[in-house]
Amino acid sequence: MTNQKKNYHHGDLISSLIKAASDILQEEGVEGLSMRKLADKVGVSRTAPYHHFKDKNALLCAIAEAGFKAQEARLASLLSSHEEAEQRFRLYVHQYIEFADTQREVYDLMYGRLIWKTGTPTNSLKAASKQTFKRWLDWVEQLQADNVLPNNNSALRVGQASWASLHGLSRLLIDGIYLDRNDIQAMIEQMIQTLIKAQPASS
Amino acid sequence: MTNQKKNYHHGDLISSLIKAASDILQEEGVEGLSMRKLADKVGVSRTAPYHHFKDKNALLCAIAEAGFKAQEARLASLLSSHEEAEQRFRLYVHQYIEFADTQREVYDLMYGRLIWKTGTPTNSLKAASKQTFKRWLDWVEQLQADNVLPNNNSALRVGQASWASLHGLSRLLIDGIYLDRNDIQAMIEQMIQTLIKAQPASS
DNA sequence: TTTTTATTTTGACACTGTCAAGATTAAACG
DNA sequence: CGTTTAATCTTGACAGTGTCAAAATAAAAA
Repeated sequence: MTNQKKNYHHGDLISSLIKAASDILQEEGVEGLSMRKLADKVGVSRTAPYHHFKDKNALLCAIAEAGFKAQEARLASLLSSHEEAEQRFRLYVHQYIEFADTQREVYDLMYGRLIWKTGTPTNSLKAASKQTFKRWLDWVEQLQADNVLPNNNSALRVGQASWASLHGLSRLLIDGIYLDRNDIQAMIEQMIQTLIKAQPASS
Repeated sequence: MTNQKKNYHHGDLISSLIKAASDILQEEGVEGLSMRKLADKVGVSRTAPYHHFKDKNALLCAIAEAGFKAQEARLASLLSSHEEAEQRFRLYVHQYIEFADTQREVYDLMYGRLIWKTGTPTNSLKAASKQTFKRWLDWVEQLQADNVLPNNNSALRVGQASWASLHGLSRLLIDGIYLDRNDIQAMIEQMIQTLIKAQPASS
């Protein structure tokens, strides 16, 4: 019950809810995001949100979906830059981890257990995630052609495996297992080395 | 309130709790594990467990700790086998994913947000995880010497990055993002290819 | 102006973690 | 053996959660 006009009809609750939820998410994490607290913050009664979102799961799915859109947009923006192929990939890796790091709670929703296992991903969310992944695969194909990523397997497999690696690093960050900033940067570099095809000469 | 003798003193609640909790965990996931349900299952009142575990977090930490011990034992067992270095590493990767897959809920506790970020890892848990990681690093050093893992960086960096990759794959499995069994096996193979130093000839 | 529809609210229920105070039993001591 | 002490367990209570059903309110359509 903050500073909201007290019209019985709120206007556009639906987007106000997503915005407020995103705020709480960033500040307190999913644990701090309850439907009641959210409703209160928007200045509406406990159950009002349920007329716009089937349940909490649906709300979270909507936020996650927006995350996929954002991630995809970031990739598109990078792909339209005039960088060399390998350099572009390096930038992407850093960008991916940075996204996961700064938007940790959103990232957690996007790829986390809460929605995908405990909850039920919306059809709309599934579609968004699928598309984002497809965009990634398309690029992987290019990267293979440009000899940046290995050709020893299909774009699908290479894309899956390398994405899994990025995901693993992201999770360590998000879940608070690795907190040392310097370590993370160095880990990213090492991972890039492993992922790209041309390894520097050794022994 | 199942089939338990109704002694006022339970005998060894502490281990009964861990066992029962592990069972619930495997069958219903963390979401299905409540302190009250647990107490009921063991045949004891709601708050009895609180005299043996400070809170739910402490209970979960104990389970996670046992998981690290198990994981470490598995590694030790593998290291005492008479396999060639590279083959041993391949086996380990498969074993790692299999562990995560069959003990998903325990794995999730071991490396998941619930304890490490939302909750507070016990000192004892921190020690166990640290030791398990150290054992891994020691082996990585060997693997580098045996030319299985790359020498382009310290054992710590190589160990961190490759472990992060395994972790990423595990999470995709656990969180239910990738459900296709066949894909997973192929992804593992691809990841191994990427991780080990000697890549098969290509192009 | 009346009817229909879209929104929002209040009440209620079952469930959660956990604290404080009391009850019960086993172990230690004389 | 009896009594004190310590360990263990229970009941009561509180604040918080997601969400359903029914009633209230306001806007849009007729």
